[in-house]
Amino acid sequence: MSEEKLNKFSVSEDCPVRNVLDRIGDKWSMLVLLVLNEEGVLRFNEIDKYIETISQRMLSVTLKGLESDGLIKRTVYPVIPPKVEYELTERGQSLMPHLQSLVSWAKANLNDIKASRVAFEA
Amino acid sequence: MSEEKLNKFSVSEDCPVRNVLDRIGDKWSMLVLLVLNEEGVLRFNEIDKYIETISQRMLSVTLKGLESDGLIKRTVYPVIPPKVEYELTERGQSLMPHLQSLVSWAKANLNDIKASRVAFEA
DNA sequence: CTGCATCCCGTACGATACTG
DNA sequence: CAGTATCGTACGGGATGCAG
Repeated sequence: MSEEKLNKFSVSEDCPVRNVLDRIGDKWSMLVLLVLNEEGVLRFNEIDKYIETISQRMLSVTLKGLESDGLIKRTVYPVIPPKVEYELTERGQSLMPHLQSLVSWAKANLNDIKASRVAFEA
Repeated sequence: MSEEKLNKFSVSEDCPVRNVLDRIGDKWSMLVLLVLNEEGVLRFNEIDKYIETISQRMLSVTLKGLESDGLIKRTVYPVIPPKVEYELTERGQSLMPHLQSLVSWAKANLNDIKASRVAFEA
């Protein structure tokens, strides 16, 4: 185990993996990205309907986080009643293939993983 | 927005995405997987050294979680002092390419994302 | 309609000490 | 060496109410 390798993985504050995963690894971000990727442009309430179990508060917080990372774009139309649309940015779109690949793996392995969890309890 | 599409993303208890992401999306699991993928077989204390900032407790908890999902294998040697080795299972290995692809994206976009965050504050 | 403010809770996480 | 036990804390996240 060389010093070089040690440093490669030693986790400091700036670990790139953690920096990204801390964003998309939270409870809702990835789902919002997947929905927007599928549907293109959506309003606040539309996203809310797609992700049934999310609260308004968490949707708001999640959207703000994704916007601050430049993964989604927020467009406000100055009309009454207010209308706000969300869509993926180019950066957000460039992330999607990698997420999709993870989703495929998840779907393919979900049953086996569940079985393992049950077996592990015993 | 058809009913069909709604159901496709409506998040229930069994969402495959969430089921996987809840495991590898926590604070340490992905890092442990990456280290084991790089080094092959490691003992408890070796992993601890690689991931400098993790506590013994969290490493223990994380390893148990990954083992219960069948992503890593734990081998105990009945010797004194005790010796326990950890390594990726086949399932764990099959996940790694997807994680690696995410890591590459993270490294490539880290600086831009950080810049976006700063700009967003203003 | 969009989304912020407030209150509250469970749990993820960390520090320390201890054991086979 | 490889953990477990215990205790505290911080933060994610839900419910509700209010505002522009």
